[in-house]
Amino acid sequence: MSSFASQESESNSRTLYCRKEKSLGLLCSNFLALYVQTIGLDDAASKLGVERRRIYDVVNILESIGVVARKGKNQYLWKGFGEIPKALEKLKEEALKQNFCFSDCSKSLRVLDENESADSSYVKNEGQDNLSDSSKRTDTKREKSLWLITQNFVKLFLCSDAELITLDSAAIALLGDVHNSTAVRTKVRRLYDIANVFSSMNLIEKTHHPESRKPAFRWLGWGAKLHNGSTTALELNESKKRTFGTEITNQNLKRTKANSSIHRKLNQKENTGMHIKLDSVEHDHKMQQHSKQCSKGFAFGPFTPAAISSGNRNVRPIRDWESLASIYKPQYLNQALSDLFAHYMEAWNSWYAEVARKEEIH
DNA sequence: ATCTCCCGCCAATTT
DNA sequence: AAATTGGCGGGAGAT
Repeated sequence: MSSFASQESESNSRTLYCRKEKSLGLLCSNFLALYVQTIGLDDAASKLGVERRRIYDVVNILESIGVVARKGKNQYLWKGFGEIPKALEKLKEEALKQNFCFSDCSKSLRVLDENESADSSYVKNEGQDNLSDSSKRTDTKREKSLWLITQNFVKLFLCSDAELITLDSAAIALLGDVHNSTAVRTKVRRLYDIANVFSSMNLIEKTHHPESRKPAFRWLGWGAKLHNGSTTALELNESKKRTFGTEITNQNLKRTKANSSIHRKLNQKENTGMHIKLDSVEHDHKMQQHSKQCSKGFAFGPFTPAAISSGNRNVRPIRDWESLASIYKPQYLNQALSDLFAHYMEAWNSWYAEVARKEEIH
């Protein structure tokens, strides 16, 4: 990438470069590209106040969608949401190449199996398949489960005709064996994990089956534009529980039954130094009510930016977070929300806008 | 009771 | 051996 030939041979080599390449701006860009996007696992863990283990979960899922990439021990690279479309395309191709089918999932959890040749081939890797030389040390990853499950989960949506998928059906589909309750249960746990991060990115949305009361997910995809292609809204969804961005620094707040959500919030407020209005608790309340109203679709809740408050029915929440973060300064309806938004933004920023700092000696 | 899914033990992999 | 990674499933909160 960088050739410092000129350094060695003093200044007699200036015929090689043009002024433009010396631009500080360019230097800066490269510098940033080189370091700014580095995500340190420990750093992220401490900043977010979670166990390191959890970071692995998030990162693995994001990696399967191309949003981040493993850079090396303890560090990942932030590739950006822009990678998603490409990743999805690739996944779709793969899915089609394999006959990745999936037929609905109403009540009759059919997995479309009919002993076709390649069906459960990707579920379990087959150790000694080293035909000739195939893949040497490339990425014959050790059955990256979460990573694999995530991709397969996406493939289900991409190749399914059914627009609503149940985690149970997905689990069964991704599993070869349908009658292993424990296996399915574990798989479902993982799918819940994945579904949660996907939901936070609005890649999918949770709903319910028409009659089946059963919870199911709908694929939203990436890149939905609003009227006349202007990207706007960024809804800070998640009404009630587990609101993304609200629990930053939830250090040592183990799951205990003696913790009401209120206490949790107060607690957080204390050991984060960030201000979460006390009345945000009340907002949660309102949000819940509001959510109830919004029949099935997405519940914007009071977070709906003024810009689209009068939006029409099928306006999909947009998520161009990156640009929104720096360009769009939503004008929320009240102070409290603005504060929360700020908090949210900071939380998000700490995720990738972390400049290379104290780093492992090498 | 059923649905969610957090937590962290500890095995597999890397360093 | 020590440090990283990350399966896995118990069981605590939500509904």
